[in-house]
Amino acid sequence: MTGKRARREAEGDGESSKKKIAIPNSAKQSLQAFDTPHDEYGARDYRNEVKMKPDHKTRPLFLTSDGHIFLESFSPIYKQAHDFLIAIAEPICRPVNIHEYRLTPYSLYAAVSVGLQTDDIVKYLSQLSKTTMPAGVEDFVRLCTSSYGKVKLVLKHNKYFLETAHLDVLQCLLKDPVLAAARETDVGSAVLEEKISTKAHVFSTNNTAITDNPAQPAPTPDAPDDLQEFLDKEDEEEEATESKVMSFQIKQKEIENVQRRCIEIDYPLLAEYDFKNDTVNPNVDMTLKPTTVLRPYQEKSLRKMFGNGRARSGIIVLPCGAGKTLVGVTTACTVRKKCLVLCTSAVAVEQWKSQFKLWANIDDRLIVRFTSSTKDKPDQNTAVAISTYSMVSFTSKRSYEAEKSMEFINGTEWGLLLLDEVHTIPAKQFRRVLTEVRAHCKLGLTATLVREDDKIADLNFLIGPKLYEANWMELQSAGFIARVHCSEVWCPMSPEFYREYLSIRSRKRKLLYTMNPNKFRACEFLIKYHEQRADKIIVFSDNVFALRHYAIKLNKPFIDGPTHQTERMRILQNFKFNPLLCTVFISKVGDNSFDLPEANVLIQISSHGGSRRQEAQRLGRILRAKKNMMSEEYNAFFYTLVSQDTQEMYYSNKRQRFLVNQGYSFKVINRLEGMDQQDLHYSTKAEQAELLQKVLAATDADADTEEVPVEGTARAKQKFVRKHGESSALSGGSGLSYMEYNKSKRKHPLFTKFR
DNA sequence: GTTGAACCCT
DNA sequence: AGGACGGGTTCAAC
Repeated sequence: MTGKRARREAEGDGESSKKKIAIPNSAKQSLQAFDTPHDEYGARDYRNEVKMKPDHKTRPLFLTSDGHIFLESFSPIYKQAHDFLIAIAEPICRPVNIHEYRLTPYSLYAAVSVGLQTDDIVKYLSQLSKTTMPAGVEDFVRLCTSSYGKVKLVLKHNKYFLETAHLDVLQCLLKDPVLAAARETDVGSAVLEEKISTKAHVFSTNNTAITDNPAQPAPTPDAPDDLQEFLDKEDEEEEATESKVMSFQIKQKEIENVQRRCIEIDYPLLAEYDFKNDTVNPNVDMTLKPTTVLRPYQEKSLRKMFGNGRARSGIIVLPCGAGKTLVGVTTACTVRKKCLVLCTSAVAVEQWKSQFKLWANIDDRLIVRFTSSTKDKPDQNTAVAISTYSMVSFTSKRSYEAEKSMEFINGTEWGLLLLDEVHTIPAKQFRRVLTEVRAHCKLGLTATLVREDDKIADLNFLIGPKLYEANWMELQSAGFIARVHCSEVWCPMSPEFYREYLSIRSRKRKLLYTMNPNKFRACEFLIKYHEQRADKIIVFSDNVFALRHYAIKLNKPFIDGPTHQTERMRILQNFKFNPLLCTVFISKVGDNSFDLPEANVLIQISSHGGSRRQEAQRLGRILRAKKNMMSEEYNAFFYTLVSQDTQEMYYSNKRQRFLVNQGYSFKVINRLEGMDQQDLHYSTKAEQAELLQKVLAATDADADTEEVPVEGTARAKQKFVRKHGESSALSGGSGLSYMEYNKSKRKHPLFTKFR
């Protein structure tokens, strides 16, 4: 069932990306030409398309003529087959037994970028397949890959050039109207020719960080000969060649258009940085500490990036808590050129700095930070600059200091641009940083390569192909991330709340299903249950009204947007070290803005619509390695509380799709055992009625916005009224306003220790 | 277009 | 000097 859901999803994604990019027409035909009849249920019958090989049992793949690939995860050569597939195809759904992948122009682009050759892809696919090659697949691979890798984007003396060794390709590029328009026509920008020699590199670093250890298990004895060839293959070195390259300069402003256009005309740009031979930009003094050890999957992802001795631009996808930052730091220490790190928040900036100091030998003074509050002074020796997307893409008037910082960032020729949470780059303002900042190569890091809009495919030309994507379930069974039990707790709406829910239109409904007293009780019960087990619990609520109400009623601290930095730190420190404080409530701020201390239980009471990214990000909060990692037992718990028969059910389903595709399963809990025996809030009709009134009062205040005469914009009016409505509603009920709660907290026994 | 919330500036 | 506050702007969901 989950598979079907996942499939629908994947096909949807595929379609939207098809619209965005031009698939080679001929390739499109080759996949569609084979129009197999479907049965009456719409299922497709592949039986007549291909023949099973006699020794199919030893081969792990099914290929279909529409580019889908199914991999048996119990195959003895699963591991090698998986490594191969992850390089050439897009993982779509990876539940327990059969994993589904799909060949797309992008995935093949990525395959070529990491050094795979067309013939090898075809050969290995055919060897691994249980059946003869379906028609179309080979053509598709050939058509998609033949032209790839022929054009490079290079940065020379802080200017961008398109470079190719093929005269026909050059002519094709120059003839293209978009590229012609993007060409720099100033003096000295004629087509340049020069001789270069491409030397083979066996990749190695000056310390232990990344070494090529294929570590292939012993071949399976009964594997057919041709399969043996696949198993024996080593990462092949590129042969030394000497060739003539031609290049022409393009305008900085047009860089995004150029990259997009090149993908459209099937010459995706290869952005590789030959940092070892770059003598123009001096090396900077930073190396990994000898004590820094990478996990196997981190090494694997780095080998994709540095496989041919150069740094390739692209994206590495690792689950939260799996050590993305270390991958970034290692990259910087391998390239050893000036490095710019961009992240989403000021807190992340601090984290990156401390991680650089943790993993690498680097002088403190070589790292500078640019945020609204901290602006370190850069100088000639600056090796690493860390800033936020909003800082760099800020459009309004900048402060003097910020102006200076930006001059530095835009004027520097960066060796490496590290993009944390790279899925945010397609946003209109954020992507602008790519046309302003000049870097030899770009590495994007993220845990969740999804967006609810259709802009995720843009990353292919904005940054580069996806170089590596980890399998969450594999990391889980290897003990690198926690084993999470995911459940969806269905809370029936109380009749009174449901009546209002049905009668009220629009967004007021959201508050009703979030404030559903049965949901509150479920939440309270779960908190009590896990506190008894001495678990650490984080409760997420996007709705700030609900957040505050739940937290105050249950006498727990909460953090939301207006909570000030010092206050946040104090609460989090308490949560981390004070055994008496086991539960915190956190709003959307927790999604990006800080590294939450270790927790192993997560309860969601309201969330941001159907955001798959948010769901995954939140799950990530409890993935960080903890005790009992190697045990088969669950050591982390993820609950989503859903009010039954409301919109929430739909959203919840939608949100889970990303995680389901990663192999997670969600257990539906209809009834929490032992909840009736507990002494919980809102057990009486009277209390529930009071709560309902409070909710209605709050929404009324929202609804009455227009009637309140306030100077300024409509926006300002709403803001004012909303605050007023909330605080009065809160103080009316619990006797505590937000401010009063803060004050009283000083006397609270939980808060005495770490003040 | 709308909404809630976060970040940068003063 | 540094934090508090409001204004302006942006983002990500619908």
